[in-house]
Amino acid sequence: MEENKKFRTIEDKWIKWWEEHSDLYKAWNNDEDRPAYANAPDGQVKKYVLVEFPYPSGSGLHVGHAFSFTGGDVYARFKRMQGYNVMFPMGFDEFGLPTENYAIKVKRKPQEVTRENTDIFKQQMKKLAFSFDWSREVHTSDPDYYKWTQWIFVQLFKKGLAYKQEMPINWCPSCKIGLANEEVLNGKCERCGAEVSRRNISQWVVKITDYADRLTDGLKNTDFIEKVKTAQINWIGRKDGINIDFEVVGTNQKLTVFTTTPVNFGATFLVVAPEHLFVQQIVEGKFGVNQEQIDEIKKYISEARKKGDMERTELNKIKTGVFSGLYAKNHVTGKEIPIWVTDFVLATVGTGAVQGCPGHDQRDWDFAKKFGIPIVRVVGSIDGNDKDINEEPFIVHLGDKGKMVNSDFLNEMDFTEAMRKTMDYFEEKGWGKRVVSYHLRDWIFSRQHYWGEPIPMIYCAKCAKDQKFKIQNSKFKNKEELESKLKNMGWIPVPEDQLPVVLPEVEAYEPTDDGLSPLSRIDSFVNCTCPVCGGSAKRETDTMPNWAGSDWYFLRYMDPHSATKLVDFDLLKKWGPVDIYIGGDEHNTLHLLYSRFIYLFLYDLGVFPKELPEPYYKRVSHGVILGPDNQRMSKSKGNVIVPETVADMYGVDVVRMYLMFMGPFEGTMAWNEKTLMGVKRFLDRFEKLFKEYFGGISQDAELFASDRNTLMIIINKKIELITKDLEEFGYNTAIAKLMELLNDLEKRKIELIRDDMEVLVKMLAPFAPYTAEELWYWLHYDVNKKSDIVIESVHQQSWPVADPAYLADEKVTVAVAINGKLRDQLVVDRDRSNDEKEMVEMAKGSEKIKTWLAGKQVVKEIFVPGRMVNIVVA
RNA sequence: GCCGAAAUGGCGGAAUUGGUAGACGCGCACGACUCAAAAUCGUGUGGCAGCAAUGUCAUGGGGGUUCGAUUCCCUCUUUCGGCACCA
Repeated sequence: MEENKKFRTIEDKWIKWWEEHSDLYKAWNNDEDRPAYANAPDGQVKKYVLVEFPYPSGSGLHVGHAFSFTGGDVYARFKRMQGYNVMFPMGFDEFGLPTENYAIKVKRKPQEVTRENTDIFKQQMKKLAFSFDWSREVHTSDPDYYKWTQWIFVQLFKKGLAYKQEMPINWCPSCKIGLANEEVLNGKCERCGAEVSRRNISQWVVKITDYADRLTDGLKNTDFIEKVKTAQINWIGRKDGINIDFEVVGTNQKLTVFTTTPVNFGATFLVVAPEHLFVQQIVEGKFGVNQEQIDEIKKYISEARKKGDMERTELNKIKTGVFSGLYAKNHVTGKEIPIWVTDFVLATVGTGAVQGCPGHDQRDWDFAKKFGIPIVRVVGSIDGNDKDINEEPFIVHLGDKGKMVNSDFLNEMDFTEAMRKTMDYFEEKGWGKRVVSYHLRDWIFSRQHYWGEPIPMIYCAKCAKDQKFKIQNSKFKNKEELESKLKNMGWIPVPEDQLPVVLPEVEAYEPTDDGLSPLSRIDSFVNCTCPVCGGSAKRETDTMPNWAGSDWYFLRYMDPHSATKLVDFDLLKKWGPVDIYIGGDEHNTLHLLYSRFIYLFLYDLGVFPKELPEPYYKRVSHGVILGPDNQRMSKSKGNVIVPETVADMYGVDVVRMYLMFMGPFEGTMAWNEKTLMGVKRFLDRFEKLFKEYFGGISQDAELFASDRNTLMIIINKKIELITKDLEEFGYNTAIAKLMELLNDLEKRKIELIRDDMEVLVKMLAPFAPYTAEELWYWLHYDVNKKSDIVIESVHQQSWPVADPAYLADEKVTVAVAINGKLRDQLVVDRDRSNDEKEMVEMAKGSEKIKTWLAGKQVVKEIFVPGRMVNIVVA
């Protein structure tokens, strides 16, 4: 133990001193009080710095947390010193599977392990000197918090954005839980890796698709980096296309297909997903397809159903299918084209049916080849130099260049233009209708698990009957409205004054493989009275997904204790939007999208100020820290670095500073103990300079008045650069410059005066708060007054501002190049370096340059003021 | 396959409205201190040639624009991340 402590000197001493003497320390580490310097006085410009809150796992704070939190902390401290009114809050994302699974593993209640883990996290965070404002702490599993998570759901229901639907869901047989599409990776469960199967369960679904366009357009109001915006846009995946109705020959039936590229002169077949209603009807014998054919279709359907998602995607190159026995009429060619059933068409995309244009789509081409369906070219390349369409398809996407052929009135037309024309034509003829389709699906909001927010809904059978009667006697604008009313029949939201619906504490909460939520076994929870008719009713027993609580936590930080509002309007105006949101790449798509959706929805309700259309202004994604072996850290690989352990060994400041120094904040970097030692050396040298300063090196500024100017230039330039780096999260370069400054000042240590030392400490403070505080104390401690004085913290000081008078050098180096290659350098006064004539002349006069010019013809002279002269010779 | 990011010394990485490539740190070598080691301090450190001055090559490969390209354009290769039979 002692051995491990050998590197710690300053911190132990300082923490001890601080504990004993400083009110500030007590304030900083006491939950009851707001940190003494957490917020600047009102009236200052606000800065809301947010880091993604962790779910409190059993293994404590890991390096990834330490990394992103330090990044946020450095920024928050920097901004505070600059005089901003900074809000830098922290909370815990407690509901969800990881915690539940952990609790099951250790055979204890999730409530208990959550509380314990949270305490550990908090203690570790304090140790690492993260200056969170603990007065704003939130916990998603706290009823006072999830009351509002439930309230949001009730609003969604009231606005018709939540509906109950029986739908096939991804079912993980190992976790015994329904998964959202987003939680399925390559057909496997995101958490446990087991193969996902399908199940039909009645679930709450949230209509996020209604907001698809708003979610896309709203990105304009943000300063997210391109990568994040693109990820969101791709996920939403807006596609403008057309639904075309095909007449099924010999029936009254129409089959509707969706396409973005109606190359209909080349459509030689139609394909339908096996799950399609049309296929169901064929099998039921509606269209008079002969029994033999029906049997084959049945066989195909059952085979397709047996395949897991995994298999269906893995074998994605091999096309399978079965002829339906029916034909459709191609509007433009008049030909009868066969309708096939195949599982490469997804029931959930578009209309679940597609027209096959084998000449210009790889899948259609593969399919046509395999089943001997004709392939027709309708688009050719501009130069007309095309291969046989039976040898390879000519794949085109909207926007591509191409020329229409074999297409009657479209011939010779540009491909993209022709597609637009075709849509017009089809609409005119009444054959189709333009529609928008999205990659984004509605959000399955039900989880059949215990550890989550209960969905605050009640089912009343009696009310359902009444509603049915009403619905049957009402008129609706459209079919959809009627359908959604029917779906939600009998479902009544828990009245707002009865929220929250508290999650009961129980002994047995393990999920079961009957697919029902564990809550359904608790009679006292399930049975209730109907808020409308007062009769006996039953509660919804599903809980919400783990996203639900984390979608809006940043709003609660602004008003964490309000019992009457989710967040106060004025406080929202004061703090919103989040200025900087630091988080992992893995949350750039889903968390950000869901969170923005909830915000936009509440915005539309009028809960939020008009001038705040988006919740997050800027997103910064932090990088990933790999183990020393360059692999992702994992217990099984044994390469896990525990920040707290390293901090015990080398000191908190060393860990913080090393994390920020190891590479760019957004990058992927491997842990390297050697580099960490370099940072430690830096902090030691920093301290040593102060010791020498106090240890009798001359402090008489008058003596060195002549050198003062040079020193000021050195210092002020660094202030300028370091400030700029911090502004842009360029922490690694900011620290590099701090190191440069120290190197420079070490050489000039006899010239240093107290002001210089103060500047130095202030710039160190955001990175190494303990060391900086100690050195600041050295600078201000008055021996005569002993230790009972309370010194203002370095963290309350104002950030140094560069004096422009010192930012420009008196002498500059002008590079001289011949044909762009550096050959000489001239050191001249700054003023003269801008004089083209003089500089060119001086360059030509240089001995070195003369030898390069000898016997050559000067063709051109290029002059960049203050920087370089380039002489072009032939 | 599609979308996105990237490729710079022995290593992590600097530098881009196009203007002295390799900051800072690690490692390494030599030296000082020491009986010795560690720690610390000093000096050097992209490759090649040279005692040196200096020259020359060099930012994944190839091509282009330019007086000048790590930076811009085209193309290829590789790596990482995300999505994927999305019509």
